Amino acid sequence: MVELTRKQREIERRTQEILRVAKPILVREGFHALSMDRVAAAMEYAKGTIYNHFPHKEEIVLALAIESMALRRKLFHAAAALNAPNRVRLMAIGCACEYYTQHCGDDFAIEQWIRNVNVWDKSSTARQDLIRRCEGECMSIVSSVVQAGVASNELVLNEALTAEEFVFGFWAITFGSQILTASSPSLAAVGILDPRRAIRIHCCTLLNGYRWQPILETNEYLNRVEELSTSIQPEFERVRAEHYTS
Amino acid sequence: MVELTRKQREIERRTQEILRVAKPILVREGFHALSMDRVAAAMEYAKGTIYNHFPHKEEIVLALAIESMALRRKLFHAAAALNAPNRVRLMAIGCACEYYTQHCGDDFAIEQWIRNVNVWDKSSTARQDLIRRCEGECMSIVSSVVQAGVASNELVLNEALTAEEFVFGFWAITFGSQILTASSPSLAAVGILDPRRAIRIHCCTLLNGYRWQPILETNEYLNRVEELSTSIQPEFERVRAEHYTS
DNA sequence: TGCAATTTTTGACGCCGAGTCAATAATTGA
DNA sequence: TCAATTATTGACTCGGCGTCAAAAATTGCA
Repeated sequence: MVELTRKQREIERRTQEILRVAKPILVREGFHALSMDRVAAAMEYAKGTIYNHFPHKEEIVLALAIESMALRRKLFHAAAALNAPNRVRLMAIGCACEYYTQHCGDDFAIEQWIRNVNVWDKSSTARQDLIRRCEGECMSIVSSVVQAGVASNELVLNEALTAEEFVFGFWAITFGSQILTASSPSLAAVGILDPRRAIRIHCCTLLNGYRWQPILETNEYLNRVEELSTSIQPEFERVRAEHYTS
Repeated sequence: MVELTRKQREIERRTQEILRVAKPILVREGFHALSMDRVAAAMEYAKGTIYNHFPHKEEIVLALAIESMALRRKLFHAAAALNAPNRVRLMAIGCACEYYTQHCGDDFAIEQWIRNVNVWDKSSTARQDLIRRCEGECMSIVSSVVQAGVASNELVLNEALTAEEFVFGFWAITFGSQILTASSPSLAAVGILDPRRAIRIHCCTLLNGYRWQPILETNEYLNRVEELSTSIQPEFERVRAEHYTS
């Protein structure tokens, strides 16, 4: 298993090459523009050869999404590793989300494609499982921060909510705002000029609502997040650079 | 303008017929399954005739979305019309969202298609404007409830947030959770068995966090929402039935 | 090295759907 | 009644998906 023949390594290299070629097409021109013919032409191989690597383009999309989600997981991991109070670590994960959508926009866009039923249903269970695993790992990074908060009595989670359900709220509000920001036809027209700031305020209020210590007043929180975001960014850059050179 | 010739009425009727035929195909089999040939065959017309009504299938999707969003707007309107404290009216709008996703699932699914860049960019500005308008109207229904809350001193919105930005938080968390519930591969696996309940709790905590009076304790809130949801459902049913018979 | 067996690559092919458009049919109105 | 206008038709081109038999390359064995 560890030892691969020269041929196998070559095939593996070419699989990566296919993904490298497919990614910008998918991201910049959409799913319909990503055709096997086009990938084949760009790589100067026959179409049949591409089909030897992936049974259809949906599988390429899943393969790309797996890479993208791995990057997200690494960013979450880096954020959670911060040596800081648990509430600040959760804020850092929020910063990771913001960083991911803003600076890894291609990956964020790719992640959304797997929510398309046609793409999902057509894909192999092997890759579906990898996706589920990766999503589960992201969740467990965040929920372990919440559990640490509970363990240290900064946060009291009564019987109403598990740590995962607690995380789900932040997941929903962050994810929802990012999708709406990216795709809502009328956000600006309707007076929401700085959605990121609005969501930061909502997250702060929600954390305060759960009385996660230390309670922070809105402006104080905004300043702290801004500082945190700036200070942790180099680490995110490092993680991202390392991810892309592997 | 008001007087239509027999011919014009006939054409209008057929446009509706196309939408009626296209809707279940789009919802149940996806965008790729919705082909002009198939719609034409189902209606026993030639393909060219369908193209006289819609320049491409993306435009059909937008036309469907406009109808779906009109239904949403009517539900929001009905919820906001409730004779109750403002915070309860906001909860009723939340119930309308839940009702819409659960009982008008086809319409909810259709709304999501317009977030696809390819669909959106290909469509006519006329229909894009209608969509934007409808989204704006939904927003203004909700934000006027918030403004009523502010006006009656139940809610204090400091300079940090406009009513629209306040609404955006609830929009994001509701929308985000509904999309995640519908499309996340691992929600159940990760321990989120009742996402709706979790989001209700989060919304309650967020409202409490903003100190919108009357403050409600979680279980009290859950009971109230449940009652409210049950009591307002007949009204929603009425609105929905009336929408579908026009 | 030579050669047969195996694996990989190739691209032509069949099929399907988008969108066009010239020919045909239906309608209008004078 | 009939010429002008408008609507309908479906054959056609184009391009993408996925297949598969033939060709090429590689492997392993004598």
